[in-house]
Amino acid sequence: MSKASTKPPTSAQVARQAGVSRTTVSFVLNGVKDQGISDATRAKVLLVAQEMGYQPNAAARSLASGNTRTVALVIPKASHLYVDAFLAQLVATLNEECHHYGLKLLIESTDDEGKEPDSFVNLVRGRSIDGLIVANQRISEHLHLQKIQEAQIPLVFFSSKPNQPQDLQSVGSDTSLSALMAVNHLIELGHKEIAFVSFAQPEYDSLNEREVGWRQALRQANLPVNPAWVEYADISAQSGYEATRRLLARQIKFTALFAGNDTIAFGAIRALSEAGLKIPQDVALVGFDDIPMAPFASPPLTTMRSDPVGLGKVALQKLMAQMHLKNQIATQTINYAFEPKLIIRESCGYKLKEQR
Amino acid sequence: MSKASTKPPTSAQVARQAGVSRTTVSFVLNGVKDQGISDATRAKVLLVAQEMGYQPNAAARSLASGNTRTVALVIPKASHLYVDAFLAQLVATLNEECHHYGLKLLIESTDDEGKEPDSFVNLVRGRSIDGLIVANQRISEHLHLQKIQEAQIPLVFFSSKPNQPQDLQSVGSDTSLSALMAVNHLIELGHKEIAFVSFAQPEYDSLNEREVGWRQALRQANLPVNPAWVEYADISAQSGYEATRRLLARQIKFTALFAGNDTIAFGAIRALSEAGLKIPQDVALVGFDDIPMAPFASPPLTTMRSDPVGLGKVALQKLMAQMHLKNQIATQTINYAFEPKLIIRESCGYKLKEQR
DNA sequence: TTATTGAGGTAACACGTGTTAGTTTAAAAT
DNA sequence: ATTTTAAACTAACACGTGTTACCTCAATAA
Repeated sequence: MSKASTKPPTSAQVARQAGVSRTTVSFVLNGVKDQGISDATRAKVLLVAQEMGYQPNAAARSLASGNTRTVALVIPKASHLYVDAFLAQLVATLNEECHHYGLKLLIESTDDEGKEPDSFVNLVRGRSIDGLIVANQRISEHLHLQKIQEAQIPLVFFSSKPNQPQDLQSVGSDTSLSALMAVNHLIELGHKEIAFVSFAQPEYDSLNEREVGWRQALRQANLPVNPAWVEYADISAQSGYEATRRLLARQIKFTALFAGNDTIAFGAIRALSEAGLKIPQDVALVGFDDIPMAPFASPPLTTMRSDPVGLGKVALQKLMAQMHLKNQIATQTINYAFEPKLIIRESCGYKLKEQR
Repeated sequence: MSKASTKPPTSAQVARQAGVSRTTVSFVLNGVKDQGISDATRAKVLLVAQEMGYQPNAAARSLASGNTRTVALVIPKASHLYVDAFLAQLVATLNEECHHYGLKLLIESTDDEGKEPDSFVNLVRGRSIDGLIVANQRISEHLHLQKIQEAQIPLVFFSSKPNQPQDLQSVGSDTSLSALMAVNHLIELGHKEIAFVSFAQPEYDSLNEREVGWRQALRQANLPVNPAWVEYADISAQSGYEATRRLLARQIKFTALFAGNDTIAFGAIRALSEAGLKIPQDVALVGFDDIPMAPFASPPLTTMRSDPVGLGKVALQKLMAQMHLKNQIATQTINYAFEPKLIIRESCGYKLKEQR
């Protein structure tokens, strides 16, 4: 109570207080076995540590042990966090999961103002992190990934192609298949002119797969693929609105619209409404991701469910397997089999049709 | 090229390569002045460090210097990140700002499954962080905050009351005033029965202020305050939907609704629509926060703009002032004067009235 | 009595950087 | 010729923990 700045206790102080050596404290706290520590001593040390509010100095521990118990998630842009609900869900899940395993999570963005795109490489170099998860990579960043892989740094990246469970390098479900299913649903409802608004510029990797799926669906149904039916937005609802307006400005007929994700769909809804078009009567709409807000669109959005929670969990499991952590849990059961699933609400017009 | 796992270079290796001492390397890289280092040597060291891809070991640096260049943001629950766009914007802003100043950001939640509510205190004890920013605190957590303040740890928390610029402990604008302005707008449009759906249970601190503002506005206009006009939701749009349904189930007349935030408003819109009520003709609606999605509600949402970006930046500035960092920038100009502003769109009915 | 075992202690080094104290060398100023 | 100064150097400690090697002491087993 005398000093103003009370420095936290060290393991040496805990040792003295408990009447044991610092070595013993270290063994007890790290659960090292086969060192012949009696239950009484173990209990005593734990008790004293608790009483003193001892918390090992993270830096010292990291320096001595060589690992940081910290993981980074690399995303393209921090601001995507509040326009892309899928990403927000992923971040929240990873944050929760990391905490659950005693890991810390850093979020690194590659495209923020004044940042070099390889800034996350410095985290690796500076031994700030033990591994990283890369989401929504752009094609231009593949080089960096390759460098990291070559440096033997634990790495998991999101892929838009289906992965084998034993593949520790990537996670993902079959995006193009999902997109195909979404568009097929529209085709089954009788639509023949189906437009597509992508959620990002073509430089992003995983979007191509959605466009591919859209194209495949039309091809398989022997429907024409009109290049004028495609527009590119830029993540936000606002950009989805603008992209849809560009689409409408072309005066090309389409009776259905496949939105690259749900956020874009919200923008599209407004653009269509302003143009006096009714959803789904004049234009049927299907989104992608099933974000929490999707049921609250007007009309409620039919959308392909994606699984940020499941993907995030598996990504971390795979990363931990590469990190061969000590307190690792059940890495042998890494398996991800997400069934793409269409959530039918009202924007596609299916329920309208059913009622008749 | 021989070894598989190439360890990153140390400052000693850089020193050897540059033909100088390790001390000199340290001085150059940390920009220590008055040590008499010639420009030539300085340039040489920087060049060699760059060539070797040298990045100081974060743990060693932290251990030696005593600071971590890491900051934590404490939020109630990780999952709020994808239902509360205000929070998402705050996180994104802080993340970006932290990177800009060479800081790392950890996100700590207090209410996730199986977590002790004081887990963030351990970060402080373990010297994992240099300071923390607390958002959306609950009343029950004030004790922890007090402990931290007493321990002289740099701390900034979000307050719902207006703050003086020189107050380094908290940031915030006048929430109750903002709420009052929002409700006043409805009163000016002629509404006398105005319901309120809060965005969270009363245990949260900053929400009371919104309720207070709502009540004040009604009082000032000599309008009755019916307790049956209040419902409590739980952050998500879904909970806003359910709360609004509970409100409607009471069969008590109200012609306008003030939603505790925009996400809740999305839920309310659906509940009202399902009840056959038109917005704004039957029920006028005003939200809070002006999230990016607000313009894409149906109808577009009239809402009080809040300022997560500004708040986040100021919070970090105040925190950095407390941390007295070396490469600190312009701490003397910390000043936050955010004008509460009503963004009038269509859900309040103002534009409808104007047209007539 | 003598080996063995369990339970612990002591001492020491390693991890990589910040930082201080004292020293050296060459060039410049007096 | 001597002093001063700039620009380095070396040596050393500190930071707190993980980890290993070796020693001690009592109790037990052979």
